[in-house]
Amino acid sequence: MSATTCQISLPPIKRTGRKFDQVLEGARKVFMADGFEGASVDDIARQAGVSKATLYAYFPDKARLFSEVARRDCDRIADAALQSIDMSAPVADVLSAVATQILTFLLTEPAQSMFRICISERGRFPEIAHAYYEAGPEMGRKQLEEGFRDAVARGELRIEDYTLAAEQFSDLAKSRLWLRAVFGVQTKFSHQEIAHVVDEAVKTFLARYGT
Amino acid sequence: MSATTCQISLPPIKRTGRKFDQVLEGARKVFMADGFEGASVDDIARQAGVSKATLYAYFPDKARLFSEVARRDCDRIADAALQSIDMSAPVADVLSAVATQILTFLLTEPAQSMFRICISERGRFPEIAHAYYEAGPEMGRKQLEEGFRDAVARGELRIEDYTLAAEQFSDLAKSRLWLRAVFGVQTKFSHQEIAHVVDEAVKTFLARYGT
DNA sequence: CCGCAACCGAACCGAGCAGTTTAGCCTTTT
DNA sequence: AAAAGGCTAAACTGCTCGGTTCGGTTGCGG
Repeated sequence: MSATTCQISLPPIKRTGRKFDQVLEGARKVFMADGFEGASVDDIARQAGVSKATLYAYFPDKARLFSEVARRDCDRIADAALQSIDMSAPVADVLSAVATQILTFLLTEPAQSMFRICISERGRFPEIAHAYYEAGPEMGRKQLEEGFRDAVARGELRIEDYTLAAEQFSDLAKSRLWLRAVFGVQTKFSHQEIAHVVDEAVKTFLARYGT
Repeated sequence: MSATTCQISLPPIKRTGRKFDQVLEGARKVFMADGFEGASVDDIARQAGVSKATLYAYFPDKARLFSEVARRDCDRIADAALQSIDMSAPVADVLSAVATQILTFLLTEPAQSMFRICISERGRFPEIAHAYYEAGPEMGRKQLEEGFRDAVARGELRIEDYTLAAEQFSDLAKSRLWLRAVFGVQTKFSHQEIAHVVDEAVKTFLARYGT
């Protein structure tokens, strides 16, 4: 099922022919690695194993190709985030699992690339940053809130401002490591590091919102 | 006093002549607005009110000019962050003040621009992202830690992992608003919003680390 | 076997841009 | 007054890159 969150651009007019997916996949690789300006159409064609003429048979211009790639990635993220959280297990355990999932994903190369692209290309393509924000952080926040409501209903948490609580939780989960990844200060993250950050995040969160 | 943290590049060889600062200032504006690739040297010269020949009399090439601009900005930030925190007032008040200061600064246009530049140009100039991280987040973290140690010594806080506590504090302070600013989802922030986030950040932090 | 459509690759066009050069202007120094 | 040095405007070089065109090839359906 495809999330309906991503309204970036109209479809690229023509998708008949075998090489369509090749083009998109090649473009994705090159765009993620080099950004919009940095990626040359010749590079993309080469990477996709396709001639430039073929590429331009599918997409009217570089910008539309880029938008399509970004749109697909946003949808992919939205779909991935769509399985909701069940708060049936002990709260601390669930929170740990969720925090680990969030942090691990955010440290992933694709997630980092997508973030860089959004920031770098915000001037040229504001819709992409917006769509990514909706599909990623905002979607995640909503799910967290929902889980929190269940837990509060069961008397396991005590929350007034659900939205901010959710944001605080994911910010705590990202603590230290995400910023270091984004700045390129650190690129490898051990399980110990991740586990430690997650553990402390849950402790702090529960100190405030636990019962 | 100039902070010694920023080791990006050697000085630009020649700074005789009146127009030197003009060039740097013009370059700063254009680079911050358009990024490295996006900024054309002609634009910079025009913005600086200077001929291209003059510009190239000072700087050997565009990259060196860019590095110099970034270096200065990093130094500026490092200097600004240099006044330390006195934890003499009631902890909650001090934390509120510090959080407000951090958040307000991070939502500032220059801070946002500098962040965008670091991320966008990480591929070409990794040293800049690194220097900014050192001058900004890392510097701030150290100061926070120091303040925390005082407070712990006076029995007003209870902390095991100072580093992570500091990171958690600044992450809590950024909650929600910073991410929205970075993605361009929101550009104006009311005092109420800021105050609310700060307030909740301090509450959560003290729930965990307060005595 | 014919025809058609997708595809190739390589040449090509035009625009934009980093960096250079030239010819000359203005102000300060000697 | 002449020399020298900082500056300017504008033309120019060389390159990259987005996008187009074209002649030729592959492969598939009838």
